[in-house]
Amino acid sequence: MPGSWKDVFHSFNKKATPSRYAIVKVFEEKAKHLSAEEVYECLKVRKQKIGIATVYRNLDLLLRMGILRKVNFGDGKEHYEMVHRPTQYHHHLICTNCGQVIDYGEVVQEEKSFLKRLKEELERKYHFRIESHHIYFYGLCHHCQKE
Amino acid sequence: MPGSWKDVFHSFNKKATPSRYAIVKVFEEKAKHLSAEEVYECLKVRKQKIGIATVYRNLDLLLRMGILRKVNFGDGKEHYEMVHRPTQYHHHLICTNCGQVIDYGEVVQEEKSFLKRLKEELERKYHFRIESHHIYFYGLCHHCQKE
DNA sequence: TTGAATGCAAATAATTTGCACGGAT
DNA sequence: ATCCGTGCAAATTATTTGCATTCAA
Repeated sequence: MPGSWKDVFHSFNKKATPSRYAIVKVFEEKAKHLSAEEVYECLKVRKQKIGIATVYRNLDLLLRMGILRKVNFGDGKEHYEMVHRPTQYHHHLICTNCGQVIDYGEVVQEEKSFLKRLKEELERKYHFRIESHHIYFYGLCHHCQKE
Repeated sequence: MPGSWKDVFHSFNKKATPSRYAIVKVFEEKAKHLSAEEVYECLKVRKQKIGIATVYRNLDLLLRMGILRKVNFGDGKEHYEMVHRPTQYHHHLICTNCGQVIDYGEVVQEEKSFLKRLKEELERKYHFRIESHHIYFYGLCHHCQKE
């Protein structure tokens, strides 16, 4: 396992195991949101010996470590994706008909400044310390509009 | 049942049943997001004879009718809430420690115009027809910050 | 009257847990 | 050597489905 991930796990007083490394590698390589089952299937294809329970336990660990975040598309299962640096954040566009999900980056200039202001306003008003946010847009994808 | 709801169901070619009316009444009165189980428990307290399957079936119906929307707080169950007119929309602030959810309305002036622009940009770029959006903010509530 | 809606129980799907064993430190 | 992490199977939780019965139109 590359030293960097090893160090990350150790910095959280967690052991750097093959299972854990295999999971983060899947997310690094696929670079998209995956359900627990999808991670599990992907690892099976790669001949990585792992149980589904270990996948769930480590997804939860990676969540608590701040390496993954949960996203939910309303399809009955949780999905997970890597947390990117603030400059690389993205949100989701979900087709309510076919379930397709599109990741989009920053498309409008003032997005960051607007969200910063909204965040600060919410923190003051509700005495929260806000750590992240997520925007979901729902509608019909190109294909489903024609039906 | 008040004529208005009766008409709404009929306009969708659906029967106006006591179960359906009881469910919308719960959402009207509680005015907040509820899980299927919470709706069911609430109706039991009110002596409304109903099965949990009927609750799920009608939540789904009300979703398709555009009366309810699904919201997800990452706690393993779906929650539902009434869709309000665009001028009354609100989003959610979720405490990642205790799970508390705060509904917030429009707190920053340019919120609507910003989101309108973002929506239009996304529609053009991805050929979507966007119908709604939802913003979630995550962090620590006042109480959990002190721990 | 008649098909849509319901209640109940059983089925399914997603996720979690208990426990004995194996492996990272 | 020591526990943390793991696999497996069983348990739990959320949601869906099949079917006989009920009831709104």
